[in-house]
Amino acid sequence: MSILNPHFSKRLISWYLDNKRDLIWRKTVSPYHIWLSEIMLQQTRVAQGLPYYLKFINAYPTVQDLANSPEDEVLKLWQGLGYYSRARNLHATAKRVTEEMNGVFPDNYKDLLKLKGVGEYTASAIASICFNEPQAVVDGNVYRVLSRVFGVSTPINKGNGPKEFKNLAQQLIDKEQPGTFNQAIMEFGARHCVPKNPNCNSCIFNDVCVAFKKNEVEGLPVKIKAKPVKKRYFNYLVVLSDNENTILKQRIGKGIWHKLYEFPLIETLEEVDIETLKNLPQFQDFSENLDFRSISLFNEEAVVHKLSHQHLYTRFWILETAKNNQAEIPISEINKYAVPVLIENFVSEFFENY
DNA sequence: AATTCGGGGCC
DNA sequence: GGCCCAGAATT
Repeated sequence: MSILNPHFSKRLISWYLDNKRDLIWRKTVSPYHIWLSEIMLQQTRVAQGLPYYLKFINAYPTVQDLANSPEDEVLKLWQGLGYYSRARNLHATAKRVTEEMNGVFPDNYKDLLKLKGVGEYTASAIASICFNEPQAVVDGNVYRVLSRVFGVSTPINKGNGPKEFKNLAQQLIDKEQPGTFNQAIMEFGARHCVPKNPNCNSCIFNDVCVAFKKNEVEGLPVKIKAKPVKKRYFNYLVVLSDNENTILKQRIGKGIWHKLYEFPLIETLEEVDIETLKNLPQFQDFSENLDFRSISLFNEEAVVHKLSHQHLYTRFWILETAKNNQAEIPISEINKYAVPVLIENFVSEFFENY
C-alpha cells in the first residue's frame, strides 16, 4: 500500500522546511508578486526567471505601474525570456485588475482562473499561497514526484493523464497549509526527485516509493514524445543607409514572436543563393522601395536558432543604400525595440564596433 | 485532444 | 541531440 495522508504531507513539508531555497517571492503573499512570479516561471527554470522578476518588480512596484506601461515596454523587459504571449497576457491582466477590479486581484481559485494567462496551475498556486485555498498544483515537478512515489504510469500529456494526477495531488494536499504543501512538492521535484540520476538512496520516500522498489525511477513519468521539429529558412534583410538608419518590422498575425520586432524577413523553403533571393517576388517588392547599391551575405554558414518545435536556419543579408524610403529607424535605437534572441545576437555581433 | 507558443541548461 | 523546465491558449 502506498504512503497516505497525513504521512506523505508531513514528510514532504518537513523536508521542505529543511531544504527550501531562499527565493525572494517566498518572502511575500502579495497576490501581485506571487502572480508575477508564477507567470514568469511557467515552463521556465528559477535561475532563468529570477533576473526578470527582479527587473519587473523594480520597474513596476505595483500592478498599477505595470498596467500603465506601454505594451512595447513590457515586451522589451520580457525580451529573452520566451513565450511572449505570457508578457502580453500579463499586461492585459494588469490593466484589467487595475481598471475593472480596483487594483485588487481575485481572492479565490475560480475567479483567478478567469484571468488571461492564468490556467489551472497558476490559479491553484496563487489561491493556495496567498489565500490558503486548498487547490493542488500540478506542474512538471508534481508529475514526476507523484508518478514515481505512487507508481503511476499514465502518460502525463495524453487523454485523462492530467486529470488523474490532479486528483491524486488534491487527495494529498495538506488543507491546513496548502501553499506550503504546493511549494514543498514542487521544490522536492526540482531539488531531489530530479529527472536524471536522482539520489534515491538519500530520499525521504525510498521506503515507500513504488518506482524505486520496482527499479522504474528513470522511466517515470511516462510522456508521449513530441513530433519532430520543423526546419525553416529565414533570410533577414539588414538595410544600412548612409545616414545610419535601418528597417525593423513588427511581427503580426499568428506564430512565433508575435508583436516583437525584426529585420524585414523573407522565408524560403530551403537555403537560397543570392541570385535566387533576388528573383523572389518578395524581394522584388521590397527592393522597389529601396534603391540599394550592394547586397552581401553576412553569414555563409546559417545560424541555427533552435526553438522547441522548429529550427530556424537563418542568414543575414546586408543591403547598403544611400537612403531608404521606408519606415526607418536609427541603428543606435535598435536596442529600444523588443526583438527575439536570434536578432539580438546578430545585432550585438554585427554592430559591436559599428 | 492535440498542437503551438522560447530559450537555456543539463546530460 | 534529446529532454526538461513552478503551463496556457488555440485549434
